[in-house]
Amino acid sequence: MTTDQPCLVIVCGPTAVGKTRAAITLAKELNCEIISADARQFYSELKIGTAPPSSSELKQIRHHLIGHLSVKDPYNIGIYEKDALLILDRLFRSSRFAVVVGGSGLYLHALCHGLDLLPEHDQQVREEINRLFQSSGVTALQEKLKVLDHDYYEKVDLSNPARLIRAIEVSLISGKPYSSFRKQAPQTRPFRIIKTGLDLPREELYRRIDRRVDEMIWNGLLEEARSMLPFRSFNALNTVGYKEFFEYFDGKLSLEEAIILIKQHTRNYAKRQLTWFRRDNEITWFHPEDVSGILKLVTRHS
RNA sequence: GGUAUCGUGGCCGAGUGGCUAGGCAGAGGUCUGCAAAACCUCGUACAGCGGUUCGACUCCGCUCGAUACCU
Repeated sequence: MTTDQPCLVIVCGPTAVGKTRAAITLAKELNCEIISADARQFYSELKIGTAPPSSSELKQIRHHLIGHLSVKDPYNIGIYEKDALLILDRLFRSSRFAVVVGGSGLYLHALCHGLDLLPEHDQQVREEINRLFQSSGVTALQEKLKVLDHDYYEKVDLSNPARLIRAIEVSLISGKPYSSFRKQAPQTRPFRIIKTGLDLPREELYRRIDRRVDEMIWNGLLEEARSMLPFRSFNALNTVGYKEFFEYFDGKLSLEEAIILIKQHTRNYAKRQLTWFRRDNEITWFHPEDVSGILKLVTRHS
């Protein structure tokens, strides 16, 4: 199968599986650059706890959308979609290939298939709904949604405040039910997409996670977290490896407990990532060392 | 050796003579602008052996184990 369209190679998988290394090897072979799809590596202050590529790795291959934000910056998936597409457009002018690597499933989805167009986020509306939730709980959200968007009310997970708040927010801002925006029609992109996923036996993955957390501690994660203390209320810091240390600083956890929890929460996260990726049957799975396998797949399809 | 207390699912932990606490871990799942987020589902375990009882995880005895104190 040949085509004159450029080709985007996705490398996804759970945290700590070895995506960064595989992506760099792959990009070298394809002689192309890398875009990150990792919603926490965007933040320049989070250098240790989010395991971004090292400075020597960054020198080997040009990376995009890593450390391009401050934890104080507002950002969301809609902006990410635009940012990434813009960069891709530029990259494809000089290369037939680009690699996107990351573990944020929703972000990869946005990049590959697009999100429905939704009204602009409005901080005031959001805060108003948050206040309602705080004062009157989920039931209040449920009732509000029932009125604003009965269709969505019927199928949404009613015990998940995050979903309810989002739906109410969109409905309120636009004056139309949230579900009326949800076309869920995949966009066509001006490039071909090859999705690959990396995985390891669960035990081995969990061992790698434990080991990597220990390395982060050696490398000064505790101090990095301490320096983020003034920003703990920002969403970017609602992140494994930081929130546990915040509790340690608060005296709610011992250092040992915090470290154990960071490991546990990272494992929980990896499992959720796998749940997300598993249902995407466009993904071809590889061992993290098997970059040549990925290359074969790419040459066969491009 | 003696005395006392205790022994609940991988871990923590409540409890009652009959009505399967709960939390964590683990597994599976949901997912459209906070996503390393948020949320859902899943475990009949009471140390062992006897006895009392219509019925014991809960009462009694013994055995084993743990802990504390005494000698």
